[in-house]
Amino acid sequence: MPVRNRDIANAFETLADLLEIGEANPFRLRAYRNAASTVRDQSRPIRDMLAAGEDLSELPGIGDDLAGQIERYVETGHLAGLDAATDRLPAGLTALLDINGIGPKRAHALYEGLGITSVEALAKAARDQRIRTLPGFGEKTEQRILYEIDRQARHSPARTLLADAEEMAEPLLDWIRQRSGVDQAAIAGSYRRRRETVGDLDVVVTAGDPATVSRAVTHYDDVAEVISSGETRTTLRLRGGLQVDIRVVPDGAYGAAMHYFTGSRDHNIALRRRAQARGFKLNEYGLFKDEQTVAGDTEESVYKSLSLPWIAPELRENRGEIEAAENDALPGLIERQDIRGNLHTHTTASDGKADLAEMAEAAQDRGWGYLGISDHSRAVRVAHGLDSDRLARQIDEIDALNERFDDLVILKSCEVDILSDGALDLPDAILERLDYVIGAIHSDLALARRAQTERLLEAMAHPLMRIIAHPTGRLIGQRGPIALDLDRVFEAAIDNHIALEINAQPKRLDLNDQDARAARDAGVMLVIGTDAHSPAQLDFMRHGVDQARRAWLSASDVLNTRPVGDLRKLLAPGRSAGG
DNA sequence: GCCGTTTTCGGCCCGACTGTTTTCAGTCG
Repeated sequence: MPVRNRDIANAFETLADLLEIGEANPFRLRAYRNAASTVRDQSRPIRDMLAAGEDLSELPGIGDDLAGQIERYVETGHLAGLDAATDRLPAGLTALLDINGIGPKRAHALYEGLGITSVEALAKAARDQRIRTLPGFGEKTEQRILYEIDRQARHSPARTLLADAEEMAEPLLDWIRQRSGVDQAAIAGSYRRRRETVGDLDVVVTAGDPATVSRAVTHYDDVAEVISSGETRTTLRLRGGLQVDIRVVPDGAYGAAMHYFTGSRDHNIALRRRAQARGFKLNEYGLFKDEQTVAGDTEESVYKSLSLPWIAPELRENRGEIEAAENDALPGLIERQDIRGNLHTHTTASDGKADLAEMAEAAQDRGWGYLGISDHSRAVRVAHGLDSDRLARQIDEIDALNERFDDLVILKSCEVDILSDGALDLPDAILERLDYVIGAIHSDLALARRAQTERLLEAMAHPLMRIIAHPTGRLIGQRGPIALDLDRVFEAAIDNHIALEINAQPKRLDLNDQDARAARDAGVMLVIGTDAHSPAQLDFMRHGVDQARRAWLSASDVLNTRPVGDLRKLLAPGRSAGG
């Protein structure tokens, strides 16, 4: 098994954890963690970069030493430092760090004092009341450990889909805004950065009397548990299991607090360093110079004082946005109102919940100029996929329906299955009657990388192919991506004038942010498709736009921001390469 | 172990809450 980027990142993170338990130089392990984060963030496999002769020490946070370590790891499958560390401390100790309330110091004490090397041994020691015998540990800590182990066993620590988190977050936010004494309230964190999943909710509140408001929020009726509650910070767990951190700051600190709690952590660290280099101190209360407040009431004021333009939350991942801001090279990000239509939807003809007319009216209600109907083809039997005859009838129905609309064009398409050998599931004779063809893989997801890539490239070579839907097939938290050589897929997309989809279903968001960004950088056109199976799902478009923004895309990078006339030209069959 | 708008050496982000303490360490975000 070739070494993947996440193998490298995981190895460095485990090494950092072990060194921290072993009380090594904290700055050295931070360097390992930074390197892990850099490796994890690379859109291309490190092994390919090495094969191409690239110098890893040019990556941020990776110097000559770590570059050498990574190279040897890719060659041998062993990280020498990790082997040495596990000789001194059992690797299982790192599992203790996953328990809330246990950090490196306590893990070390539990190991040294009681020989504990696993969560099971920890639970037994707690039940036997041995933990309270250790210095620095008391009865409450012992009980908390048992509670956290039990909670961890019952609830998977999985992150919550952004769309699911919204259903809990928005009512909570409305409720907080109605509390007396509350001035402003907003949700920050990965929710505001529009990550596809969130670990918890970070709510920023401003109030003249923070302490009163901070205590008041514990009375929200969806609260399952008050984890902590102080003068300015309250941590809750909602009944759905989602953790919520509520920070209450004085009015003038709103911008600084929003910036601080929006993160990401890496973006904040980079910005605080920038502040420090200019003689400032940056925290959640503001930007300070010698105790004097320089900025903080708005985010813009914070960035401006650091000689930067405001950076959109979706970009704040320390993936080059600060350098881009410095060089006045931030992208003009796509907005929801740039979207002029939707090219991937289903009707009752296959597995949708509404018929053609209902979907068309819903599209018109949303102000779109065009709607592409793309039901499944026959291979997807569970979805009642269309054969040639049924698709031919739908084409006639769409022609008739188009007479009824002045401001909306209904486009004829089909989400055609890409069979195992790369052939399409319907004959050319019927596909030629469509406005455009969408290809998608729904079967044989486990093919090896080379075979899967060849299969997709074969389908992309079909002259009628225009869009590849949900290219990697992943389902967030459920199923990983199919194995593909994306660089070759990008090349084929450019050569054959094919757009790659950002599927806007909250569970898919496929391509993901980093792959979509790499696609655009390679010159590929993207398209945001809702894959809607009902009128309500047309509103998933906003999730697709959010993901596109995280991918640094502008409106011009996205096919369905074009007016219908331009779109038809781009989708026209028989477009030749370079045309 | 990395890195440079003060530095090739000497720094490395910063504050809140809890529990076990008698003044603060550990953890978390």
